[in-house]
Amino acid sequence: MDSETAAKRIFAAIRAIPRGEVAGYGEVARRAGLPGRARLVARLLGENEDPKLPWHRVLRSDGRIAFPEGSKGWREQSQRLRAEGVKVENGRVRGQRAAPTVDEQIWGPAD
DNA sequence: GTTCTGACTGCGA
DNA sequence: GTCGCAGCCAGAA
Repeated sequence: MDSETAAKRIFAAIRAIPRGEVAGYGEVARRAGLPGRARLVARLLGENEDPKLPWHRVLRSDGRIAFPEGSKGWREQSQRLRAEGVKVENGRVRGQRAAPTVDEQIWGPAD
């Protein structure tokens, strides 16, 4: 598929993340039909300007924010997550995880 | 064409 | 829990 379509799918997958929940880069990429393109997701988020896009719900596989602590994006993401009811401690997300085990739980059993 | 860099991931110590 | 290393893909120089 074209990179444009890939980006479109990725954005759709991110928008599909329910409020108060989080997902990992790898998860988003996989759900978008682009397994192994976690880095592409990160890149797109960096270029993205859509305020409607819940990019702050995208975390690393560790369940932590991808930014270094103290960064502007780091603060913004952690603050937004807390505003949605997600507990964030020192850059780590509590209560939820970006593990693939919850994929059907947040995405649904079927497409 | 090659080389670097990166909001990544998984595994082992 | 943390740290280091190798593998990985995509875009920019």
